[in-house]
Amino acid sequence: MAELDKFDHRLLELLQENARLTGSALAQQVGLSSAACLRRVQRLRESGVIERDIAVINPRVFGKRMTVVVLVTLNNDRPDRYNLLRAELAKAPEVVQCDHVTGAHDIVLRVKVADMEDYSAFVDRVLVQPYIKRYESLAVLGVIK
Amino acid sequence: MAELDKFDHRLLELLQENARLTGSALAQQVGLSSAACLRRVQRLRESGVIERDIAVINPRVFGKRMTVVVLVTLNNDRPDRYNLLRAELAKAPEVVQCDHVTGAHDIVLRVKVADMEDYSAFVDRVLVQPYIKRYESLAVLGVIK
DNA sequence: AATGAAATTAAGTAGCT
DNA sequence: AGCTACTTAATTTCATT
Repeated sequence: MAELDKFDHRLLELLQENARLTGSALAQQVGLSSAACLRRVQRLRESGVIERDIAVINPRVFGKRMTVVVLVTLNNDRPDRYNLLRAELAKAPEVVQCDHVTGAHDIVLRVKVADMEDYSAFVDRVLVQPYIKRYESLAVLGVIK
Repeated sequence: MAELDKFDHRLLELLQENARLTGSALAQQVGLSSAACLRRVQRLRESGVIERDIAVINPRVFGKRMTVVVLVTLNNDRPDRYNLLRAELAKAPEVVQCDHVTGAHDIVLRVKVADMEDYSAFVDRVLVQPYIKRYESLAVLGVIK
């Protein structure tokens, strides 16, 4: 990954907020020509600095109105199952984020579901298994950021 | 928010993965003309179904190589401070996600920093305050999803 | 090696059936 | 909705630093 100068950093800052800014809009804000900006952005994409561009969809649209953070504790006597579980969690559509963490818990999930019934079905299908010792569900009351 | 048919749902699915798909690329995959797709996407943006488009930047670029999930417990004797804290957390650049949750903890943060020193500075600046009773830091060892 | 200006190509928008 | 014409943006070319 090549070195990034202040122009690249500014472009990334702007596109991180709004990926639909046009070349001339970028040009105004970074002080280069439209062509120069777009050339840089193209390089940033090709080199993987910009990993991808995504549309942020209002979560209610898919009826996923409920978010739950789940703290998962594993049975440390079955380390062989870890990769299998990883794959299962990554595959589950309800799981929008999944981190392996240090501390008393092993995995933190962010789960989006329609309602409690939906969440309950997710728990039964994915979380209730011998390799998972314990899980703690924290329902998200409000997204602060 | 108007009703969405299966075409809209398909468009949203596609754009959620890759917001740079062109009209004709969308047309191929949903089975409508390019113009029809783009008209629909335009409506989806205007109506707020698509909230915004963002570039996903490789986190190493800004030197933020470390992710920490923080479980925050508040002092319930100072409810007046809650809105102030919300604002502080939303403003802190290290905080990339912040949820108000049910259960033993009150807030779950997702924090991105360069290193432990950086994290320590964040803790001192933002988390060490009378209104926060306790916080538990879970360092992210690996992102599964 | 990278820029800006200009020309080319492609994409998005609007009007009409 | 589709088709077509129009408009705007992105890409490439090229001369310049």
